[in-house]
Amino acid sequence: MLSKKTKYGLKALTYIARASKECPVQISQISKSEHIPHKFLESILLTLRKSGFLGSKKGKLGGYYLLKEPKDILMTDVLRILEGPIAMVPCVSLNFYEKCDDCVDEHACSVNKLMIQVRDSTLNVLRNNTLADLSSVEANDNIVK
Amino acid sequence: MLSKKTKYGLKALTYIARASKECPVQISQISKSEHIPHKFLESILLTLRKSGFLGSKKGKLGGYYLLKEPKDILMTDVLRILEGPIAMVPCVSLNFYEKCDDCVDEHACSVNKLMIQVRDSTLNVLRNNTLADLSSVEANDNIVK
DNA sequence: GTAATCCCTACTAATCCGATAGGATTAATA
DNA sequence: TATTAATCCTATCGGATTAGTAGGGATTAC
Repeated sequence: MLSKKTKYGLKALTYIARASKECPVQISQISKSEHIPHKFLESILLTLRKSGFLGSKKGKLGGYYLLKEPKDILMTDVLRILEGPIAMVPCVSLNFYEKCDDCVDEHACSVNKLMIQVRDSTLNVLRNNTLADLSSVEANDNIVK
Repeated sequence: MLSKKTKYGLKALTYIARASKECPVQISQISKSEHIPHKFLESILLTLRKSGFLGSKKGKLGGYYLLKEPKDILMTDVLRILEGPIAMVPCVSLNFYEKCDDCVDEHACSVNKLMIQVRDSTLNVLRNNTLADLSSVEANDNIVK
């Protein structure tokens, strides 16, 4: 399950990407428009800033803005920051690897075998989606039947 | 993240599939071999039985056995019972659909758009894996480099 | 009858998640 | 300079979920 944190974070990034580049976007603006609790969103944008996706401007007329072009913001990177590992089990995670305590031989494990496939197919999708893809409006039409 | 319940459940099913078909497999046998807490495994096998994957025999020399051929046990079905929805957000779930409370228009939602793709690629993997694939020993070799 | 096994319900400790509180800091502007 | 509006930061909290345990009941081979 995707956490609300990640979901809100993605929505916020999309919102910022769509907004004019002239002035920074405020938390309260996103919060109202996307129906995200203000304080919660605040903490999410803080992590996104600390991990280098967003820049911020303090004080009156302050807000957040993208530090990179939307097309250069990969979903793999965003998801790893907000949600953590993409793999469903630590023993197949590329960035957050951990050995199972119950497994003797990882390569003989049936769960491992299956979850490697799931991981790879998920990675394939996430690597081929950037913030630009998320924030483009028309691209959704070929999915809706 | 895959829950331990699901992980243990998959391992147990694999174990049973690999075991001889003559006599039922006991909880304690699986528990020892796979390093799964006995009582926890008991509750997992109970759900697998109640959902029609396993049959059981009570009393001495009792245990669990598969009700179908391994090749007819799809990972999609097992995962949905043990883990719940395969989709990462309820609003793109086929079997556990729920509307988001924060989304006004689902089809305009960037998260929705992305998660449909993730769901489909995951489903594609899970639909193409049966218990027979998990329990075959040699098939892993082409993955390990 | 006894031992081994599954069946069932309830409980618990720990962790995580979603959200909030409250103030500190910074900057525009009147 | 005072005011206002924004981000920054740390701490906290209740509820839900997870992982696992307890304890006894029912069933069956021997």
